[in-house]
Amino acid sequence: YFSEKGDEYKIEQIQDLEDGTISFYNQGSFTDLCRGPHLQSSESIKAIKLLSIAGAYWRGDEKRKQLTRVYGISFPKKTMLDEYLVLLEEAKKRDHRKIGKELQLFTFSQKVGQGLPLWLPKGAKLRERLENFLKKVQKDYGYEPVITPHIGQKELYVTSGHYEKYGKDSFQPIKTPSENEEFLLKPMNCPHHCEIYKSSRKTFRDLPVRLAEFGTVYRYEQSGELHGLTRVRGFTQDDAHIFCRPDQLKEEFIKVIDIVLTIFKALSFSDFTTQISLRDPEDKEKYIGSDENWEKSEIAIIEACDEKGLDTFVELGEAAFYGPKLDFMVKDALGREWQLGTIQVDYNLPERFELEYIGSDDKRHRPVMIHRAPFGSLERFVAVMIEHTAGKFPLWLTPDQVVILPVSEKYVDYAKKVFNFLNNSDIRTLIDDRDEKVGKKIRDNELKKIPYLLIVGEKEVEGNTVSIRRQGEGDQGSMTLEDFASFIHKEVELQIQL
RNA sequence: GCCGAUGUAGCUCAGUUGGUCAGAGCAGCUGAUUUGUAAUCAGCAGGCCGUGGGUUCGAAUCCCUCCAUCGGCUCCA
Repeated sequence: YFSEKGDEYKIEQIQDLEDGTISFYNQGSFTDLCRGPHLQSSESIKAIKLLSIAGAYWRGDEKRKQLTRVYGISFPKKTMLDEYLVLLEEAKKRDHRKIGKELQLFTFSQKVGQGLPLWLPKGAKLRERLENFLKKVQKDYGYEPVITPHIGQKELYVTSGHYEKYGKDSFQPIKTPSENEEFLLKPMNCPHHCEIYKSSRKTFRDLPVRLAEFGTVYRYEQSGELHGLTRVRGFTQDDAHIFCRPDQLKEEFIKVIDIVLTIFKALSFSDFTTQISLRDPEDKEKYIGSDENWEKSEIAIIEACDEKGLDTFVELGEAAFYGPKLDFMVKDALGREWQLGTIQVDYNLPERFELEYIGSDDKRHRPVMIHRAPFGSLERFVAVMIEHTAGKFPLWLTPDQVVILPVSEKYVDYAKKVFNFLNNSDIRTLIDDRDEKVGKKIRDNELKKIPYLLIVGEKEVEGNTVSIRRQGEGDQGSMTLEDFASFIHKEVELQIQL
């Protein structure tokens, strides 16, 4: 049938079918090779809209021909289609690239290069607050901060195995002029941390060693893959490596899950999925390390997730080349999935770097390594955070917490007094003293997503109060200055309470 | 990297088949106004139409190169 039709693609599919049963489905005059089912009838297809077209490799293989895929959607009613299109428009408004520009958080420059984000002052401070928050959590969990350089000798990555796996496809080595040494921009922090581990002798009593660093790394991502802040060529991981005894592995893994969940909770991230990424059993050559170690680490992850009662799903073939991992996945405004937090068990690097500790038996043993990054990268985390909150960050994190709007020029002096008081109380405050009507100032500052707008005029001056307007929620009545300050402090405390 | 699309003032966008096509709104600046919970009025200023070539008497407009962005694919240590 398909030969007569001249449909070479269907023929190829049929040739690869193994089960021996081939079914056809009909829809009017349209006959298709399909496992089924098709629609019962086409009557529910009433409102149709073609959304986009895109290239797609035949059978997902980039070495094969690329076909044009047409994307469209249909609904049984026109009104439903219209609603959907409105929803789509709304989702686009939450795009972190748009909001990031509007709120002056970050930018890109053609001259600096693609995929290399530039953090603007407001974005940098927001990021700093996230870092400090995590540093505090990690301190409580026994992590020790370390700092490592942005480059490392090529040999470092030959030892780690990364050079063999990614060397030719990655940024090329930097060569020193006279000694002809070769350095690579670091694409990950683990090899550096392994060398820190090795810098002193460890005994079983020293473990676990938990080394943490906000490490900026550079990866040569394919140009077509770059996407706002979610996929970039230079980014900062909230990285840490835990070196522990095999008997500590599960406990340590569980503690890391706790950190991730703590952070997600503090940031009201409830909408995530957890994915266990295992090795593809059909294609073991893709991975390094012994079968025994792979099995041990895969079991450790699965057991840890069971013990924490995580609702996980397993993906075969999604593991890193050196070990299985547990990923926390979150969707962006348009429903695209991104990996945020990641926890990975690794038996390979300790072996390649010949890491050791002296056991209670006075013999040399090999530690196990856990790679973990609760945010994944600060870039991606901020991006997803923007899309989830539509730029309305929690009070403790948001760049500007309060803006004071004097009703007219006459009240600017009082506004300044309020400004000084709040700033001295560590509340990030602005004044909008432009020569505009209050309505205009309210509108502009609402659009800037500043959580609290304080309107001050004659009444407020008299009572030494401020009139409070909560972003998106309208007038909230008035309060004295002192009450307002402690009200803000309380809200912040509640939010970052662990 | 691949397929397709896009690139005009700080931002969002108009510019019909190449011929007063350098335009608007917002933002900015200046002035007037002194404002009470989502846009006061008027004036002014802003652009090598992404880059480099080409076609043409004439290019924002047509062709090619490169750069960047967007939607997918592939990839994601």
